[in-house]
Amino acid sequence: MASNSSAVVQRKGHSLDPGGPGSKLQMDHLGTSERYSNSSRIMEEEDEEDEQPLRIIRSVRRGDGGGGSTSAAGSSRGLNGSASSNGVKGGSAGVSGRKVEGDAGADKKRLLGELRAGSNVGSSGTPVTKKVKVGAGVESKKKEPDPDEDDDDVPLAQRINNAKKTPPNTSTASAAKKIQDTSKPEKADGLSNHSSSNGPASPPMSRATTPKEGQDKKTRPTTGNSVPECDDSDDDKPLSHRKSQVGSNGASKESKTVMKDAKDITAKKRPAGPSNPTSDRHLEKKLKVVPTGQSSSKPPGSHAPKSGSLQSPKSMVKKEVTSLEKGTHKKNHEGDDDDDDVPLAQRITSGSSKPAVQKKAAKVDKDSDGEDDDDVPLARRLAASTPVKPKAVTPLKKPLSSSGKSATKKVLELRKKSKKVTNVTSVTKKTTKTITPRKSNGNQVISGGAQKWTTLEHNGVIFPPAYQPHGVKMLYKGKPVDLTPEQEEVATMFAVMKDTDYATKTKFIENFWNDWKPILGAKHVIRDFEGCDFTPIYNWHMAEKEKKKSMTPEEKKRVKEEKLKVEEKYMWAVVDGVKEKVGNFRVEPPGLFRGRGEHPKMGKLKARIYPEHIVINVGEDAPVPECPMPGHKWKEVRHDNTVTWLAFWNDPINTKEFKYVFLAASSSLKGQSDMEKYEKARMLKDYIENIRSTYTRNFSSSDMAKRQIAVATYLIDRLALRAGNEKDEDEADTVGCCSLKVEHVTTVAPRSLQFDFLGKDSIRYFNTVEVEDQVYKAIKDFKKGKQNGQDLFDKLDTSKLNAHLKDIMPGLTAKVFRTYNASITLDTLLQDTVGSNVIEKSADYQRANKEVAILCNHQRTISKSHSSQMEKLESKMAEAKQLLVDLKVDLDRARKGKPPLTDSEGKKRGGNPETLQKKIAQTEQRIEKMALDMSIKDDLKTVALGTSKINYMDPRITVAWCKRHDVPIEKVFNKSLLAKFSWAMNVEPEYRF
DNA sequence: CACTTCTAATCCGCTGGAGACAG
DNA sequence: CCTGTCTCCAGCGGATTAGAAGT
Repeated sequence: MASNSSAVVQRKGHSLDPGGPGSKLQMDHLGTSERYSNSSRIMEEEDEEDEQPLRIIRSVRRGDGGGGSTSAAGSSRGLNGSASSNGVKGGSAGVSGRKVEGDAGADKKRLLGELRAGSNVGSSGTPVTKKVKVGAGVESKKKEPDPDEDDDDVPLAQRINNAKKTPPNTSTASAAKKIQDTSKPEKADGLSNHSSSNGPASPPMSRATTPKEGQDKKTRPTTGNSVPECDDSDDDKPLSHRKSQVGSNGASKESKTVMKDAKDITAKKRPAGPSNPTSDRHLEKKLKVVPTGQSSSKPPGSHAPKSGSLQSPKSMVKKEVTSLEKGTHKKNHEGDDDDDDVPLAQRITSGSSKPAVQKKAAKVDKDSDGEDDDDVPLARRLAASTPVKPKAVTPLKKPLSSSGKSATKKVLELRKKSKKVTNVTSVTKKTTKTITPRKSNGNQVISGGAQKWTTLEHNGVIFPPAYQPHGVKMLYKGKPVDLTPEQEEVATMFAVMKDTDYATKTKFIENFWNDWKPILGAKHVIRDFEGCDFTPIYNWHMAEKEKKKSMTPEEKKRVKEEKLKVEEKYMWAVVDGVKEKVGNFRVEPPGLFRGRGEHPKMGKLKARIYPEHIVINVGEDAPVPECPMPGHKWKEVRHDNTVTWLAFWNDPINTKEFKYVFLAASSSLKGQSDMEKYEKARMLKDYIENIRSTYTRNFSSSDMAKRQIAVATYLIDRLALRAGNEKDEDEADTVGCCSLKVEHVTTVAPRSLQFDFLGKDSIRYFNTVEVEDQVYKAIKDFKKGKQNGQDLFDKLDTSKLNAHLKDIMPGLTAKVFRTYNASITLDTLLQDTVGSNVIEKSADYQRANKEVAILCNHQRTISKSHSSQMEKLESKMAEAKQLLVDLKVDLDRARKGKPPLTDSEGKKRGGNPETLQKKIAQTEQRIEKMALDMSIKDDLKTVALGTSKINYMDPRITVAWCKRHDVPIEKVFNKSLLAKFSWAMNVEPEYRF
């Protein structure tokens, strides 16, 4: 039993290291209890009552089916190869810029979102790069047959910038420029109105153009208006291109302008756009303006479930807990997962549910001033503005923090009590980390501390099953070969990957052969790789797969249940008395290493891991997990409560690295660090102006190191680049800001920079951005006298950069800028929500989410079936439209008493006017929905929204937005996200990042 | 070292079309 | 014969997992 409260960890004030374990911020303002609602709930009673106070709204959708059981076959990837992946990720080429500007008339169609709108259709062609993922592993694949893929090459990054881009007005030369800042829409108004229906239907936005994707060209049977097309131009391009490129062809600009209303939208939004890091300023303005109704400063606790009422402690506890944890609560019991029927959304929404009306207020403001700023280069603006710290900005926070505390304490206490209730072991809840208040002046006290938990119990890890020889003989020079099980196992690993790109890569084959050869032994019949034919094994594998697939549902279910039964005990850990889900409790199965991109180690044998390789971390008083493999034992058992891992082993591929077993994302330990991450990013808000003015000042510093830091910081801030650590020879050749090489950045007169490099995971970052003159000049200087292959920032590395950043703000590192810019962008863009119903609002959200994804360069490959799917939709749309026309004719005739016409198949149509009218309405609705679906689909074909949602956008922004707009949270967060972000569910509707 | 971030692969429920059948 | 309803099933896409790659 232990220490209850003590569990709390304190952290010292040291600086936080970003990644570092110890770093934690304090979360002052969070509303207390709410914080950790997550995970764990011990099972005990989960009363359904939890319903908590709030729930009101209707629940939404179907029950997420959710697979409660997580398990799933974990087939080792190694074995199932399948999938042909294609490499191409990016979108098509074309350049487009997003056009800004809006015509007044625009309706709010924004549905489609600015994205589409923004995109310019007309842009003229542009560079087309082909594989997006260049170096990536994929690359070699010859182009996929699939048409879609090929084209899109334009990187995400580009698109981003466009957002800002050129002003409508400027026709001229500006066009030539690429990107940025310049533009701003003039008219704000157009936008604001929204028609009721909006969006969806309005396909009007015609996308005039033809689809860019090369292949697509397939006939699009139907109508022209399918919304989707227009954007294509943009969309096809790699994200990065989208925004920035605007100007690439001057002509296009203008034309674009004309395009759809979307522009307006864009315009509006634009200011906030990802590309403008400065958006926060707007924010500030807005904040001031704000709110009608609810005062922003509600005490944190206010939303909390009415625990206030007096009740027996126990009951109180329960309530608090439940309401907070709600979603997850029940989960603990395995079975329960599914049950959380209570939609979080309800709870959430209910709390606040006020119509969102207010939103717009701010808008105007924004448009007018905000926009202006945009034209001004960021730096300049900054410079102009006072260098002073903007603390004022965050009015909301402060109040919260103070009040929040006490509440928090309460909660904590409650929790402790609750613990007792549950008899789960002793322990206390860890929840209690202490929270230090943030000082009002912006200096925050950073709490830190090493202790992460007080008690920790778990069952260790589960190992993949031993290899089962199949006995299928591969061929060597046409003849069947006998292999020992060990040899066969490795051969099978390779055989199974036949239809992946890896199978054709020289490096992969070479590494595989080098690792397999010794297993075969010097005297083996197989002397070389060339004579090997793995087809028989491959066929066997495919047959097995087929067999598995064709099992009856009952069999599948049985298998699944059996697996679950075996794994169940490994799925949970008890941390400070609370049952928490474990993240990956399965040891990675042996296989061939699948490095991304042109990884030098791809194809190497990833050996099987045994207990002797594994170090277990468990509470001192807890039982040591039993070693599941008879006759083996753990390498070591530790009791280190300063770390959160439950186990780790050395990565067999990169022996210097480790693989860890952590708690799941929904655990409170993770939730807490997640929150701290966002709090740190929010803290940056108070320093950002100062930082910007500082680096702007140093653009022309005579000290080269200083200059490089200034420029690098600028790039990280503006473009959300990653830090760019140094990498070893045996790692993929990818870069980030600090590791950019001379050839990765090209200066484009008069003052633009073109970035083209492979970033994390070998995802291409291709973007052209207009920068301040000083930056442009500085980059030229940095390149001077250097050859390709040399570091652009030779006086800089990530540790120097981060050290510098830490001097400015405690705990600040390069990656914080990504979180900050992503969240502030989302927050700002969401202020422009104009949708009139849930569907439209969700579309608005997606649009904002998309901007963030573009900013972060989160790409995804266009699905192979994308174009055919779009065609199908289009033809359906055409059919529906024709039907509409026919129905109207019929209605007309019916009213005049004329007999109905016959349809194309000779059948009589018709009916009475009422029926017809009803059908017409239905059809119209269907068309609207289709148009919206199509546009969204097309819009998102190259953008992955998930990553930013999971890692970069403060969930409280989303939750608050849902509350303000009465959108059920389930519309934007799936079950996993709801669990992961349970700590954010109780924010007040007025929360601003 | 420890932990976060990311894309690809895989899983799995939902949607909607086809066919059978009833009214 | 026509229309509506229900079941079955394939395909689509969102949800999850895996595990690589960053910080």
